[in-house]
Amino acid sequence: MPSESRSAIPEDASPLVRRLGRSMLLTAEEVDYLETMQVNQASVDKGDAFIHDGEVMRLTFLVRSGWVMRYRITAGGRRLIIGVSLPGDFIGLHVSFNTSSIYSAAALTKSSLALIEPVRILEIHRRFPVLASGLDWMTVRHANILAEHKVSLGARTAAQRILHFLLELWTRLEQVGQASGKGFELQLTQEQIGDCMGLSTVHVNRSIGRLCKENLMRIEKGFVSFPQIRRSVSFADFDDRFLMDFSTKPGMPDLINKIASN
Amino acid sequence: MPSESRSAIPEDASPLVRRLGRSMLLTAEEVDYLETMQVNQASVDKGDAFIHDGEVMRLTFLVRSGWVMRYRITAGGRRLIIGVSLPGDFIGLHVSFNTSSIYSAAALTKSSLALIEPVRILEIHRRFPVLASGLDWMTVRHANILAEHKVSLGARTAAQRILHFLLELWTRLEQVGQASGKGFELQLTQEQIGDCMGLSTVHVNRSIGRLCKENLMRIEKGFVSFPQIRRSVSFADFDDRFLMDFSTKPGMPDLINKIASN
DNA sequence: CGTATATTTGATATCCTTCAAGGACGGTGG
DNA sequence: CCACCGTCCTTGAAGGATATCAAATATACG
Repeated sequence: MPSESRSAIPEDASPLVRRLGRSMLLTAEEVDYLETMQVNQASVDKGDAFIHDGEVMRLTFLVRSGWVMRYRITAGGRRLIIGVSLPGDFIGLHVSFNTSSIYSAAALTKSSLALIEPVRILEIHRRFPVLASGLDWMTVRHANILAEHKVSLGARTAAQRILHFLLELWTRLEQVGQASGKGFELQLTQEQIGDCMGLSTVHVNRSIGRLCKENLMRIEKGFVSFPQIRRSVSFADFDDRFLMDFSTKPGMPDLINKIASN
Repeated sequence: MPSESRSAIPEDASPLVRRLGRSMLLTAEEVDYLETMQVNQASVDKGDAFIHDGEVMRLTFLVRSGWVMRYRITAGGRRLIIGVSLPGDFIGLHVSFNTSSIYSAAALTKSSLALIEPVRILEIHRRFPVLASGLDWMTVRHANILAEHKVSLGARTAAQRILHFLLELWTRLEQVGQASGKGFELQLTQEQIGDCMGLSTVHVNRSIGRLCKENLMRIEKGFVSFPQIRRSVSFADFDDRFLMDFSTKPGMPDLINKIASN
C-alpha cells in the first residue's frame, strides 16, 4: 500500500486541507497556500446571519468550524434552507464577480469562518492546477447535493427525506473527521430540518418518531445514530455516490460501508 | 455605448459561444477554440437516453440543439427530472474523472450534442483563463438553478412551481436566442413537468388549467406565453437573479423586463 | 428557578395523489 | 381519405400524506 507516499497532512490541518488531502496528493507548497489563504478569520455567533439576500458578495467564505445554513425567504414568508455548510465547505466559491447574493447565510452553531479574497481562488487556478481541480470538484459536489435534495423533495416520503438527509450529514461530517462510526451530534432543530426538507415541524417530529420506533435511527440528547445501518440506507434509498470525493484513483470503497465499520 | 467594441460574434455561432459572448469579451482565438472543441458531434433521437445512471462518464456533453433531461429513477420506481439542459448547456462539465454517473440523460426532442474530451476543459483552464471563468460560472449557475428548484419544491404551491419553471425556461431560452418576448415552444409533456416539479400529472394539468383561467399564462399548440408578465412574475415569486449571466460589468438590466419588452 | 426555546401530541383542513376513464390530437397504413 | 392506434390531455371521485392550528410537555439557558 503506497498510501504513505502522499505528502503528510499535519495533525492540525484545516478541514479544507483534510478534505482535499483525502483524495489527492498535496505538495507542501499547496498545503501551505491553502492554510495561508485562511488566515483572515471571523467568528459568528449561533443564529447570526453573515450573508444577506440581495447584498453584494465581496468575499468567499470557508467554514472552518461549526455548522452554517444557506437559506431563502420566499415572498410568502416561508424559509427554505438551501443547504447546510459544514467545516471544509466553501460558500460563494466562484463569486469572483460583484454579483448580489441570491441567498442568506447564518450560523447554526458558533462558527469560525475564513474570509477569502476572490482573487485567491483565481490565483489557485493559475498556480495550482491540481488544487483548482479539487475546488472545481467541490462546486460539482455542491451541485450534486442540491440535485439529491431535489430528488428527495420531489420523490421521497417525509420519513425517507429526513433519514436520507441525516445519512448525508453523517457521511459529510465523517469526511472531515467530525463524526465516527457511532453517529454524530446533530446541530439542527426539527424546525430547521423541516425547512431544509420542505416539511412542517410537526410532520418532521412525527416522522422522526416513526423512524425511531422502527429502529431506523436513534437520537439521544442530540446524538444521532443508526442501529441498523443497512436497513436505514435501504429505507432512505441512500446512495452515497453523490458525496464521493474527487479521486483520480478508481476503487474508492463505499463511504457508508467504510464509516459504519469504524 | 461601447458595446460594439466587443469582438464580433459570428451569426452562425454555437449557442455556447453566443451564451459566453453575451457577457464577456471573447478573442477570435477563444471563439475558435470553443467552436473547434465542438466538432465531434452526435445526434440523439427524441426519447433516447445517452447517459445511464451508474455507467462511467468518459465525455463531457454540450447541447447544441434540442432539449435534454437529466433524471433519476428512485428505488420506489419514481422518475425525477433533475433538470432540463438547453442549447449551450454542458452536461458533466467537470467530470474529468472516471466517476460513474449519478443520473441518466435522455433527449426530450431530437437533439445534437457535442462530445467533448474532458481534457479540453482542463486545457481551457490552462490556456484561456477568461473562458475558464465563464465555464466555472456555468457550473455555479447550474447549482443556482438546482437551488431554485429546491426552493420551489420545498416552499411553493403547485401552480407557483409550474409557472416559476416555465418562466425559467423562457428566460434561459431567450439567453441563447431560442425564445422571443412573445413566448416559447414548450418541449415538455405535462407528465415531464410533473416529474420535474415533484407533482403528479393530474395535478399539473389542473394547476395549468387554473393558471390559464387566471390569465397568468397561456398555452396554444405547445406555445407558451405570459399575457400579463408582471402578474405572472409576482404570482410565481420569480426572481431572475439566479439565471444571471457571468458579468464583469455591473448594471446588467433585469432579464425578464428586457425580454418582455421585445 | 424562571423564561425562552424546542419537542410532542391531538384534531381538523387542505393539497395533492391515485385510480379510472373519456376525449383530443397526430401519425400511419390500408 | 378514412380508420386505427398511440400518446397526451382532461375530468371525476376517493383516499392519503402533509399542513395548520392549538396546547401541553420537556429541555436548555441565564
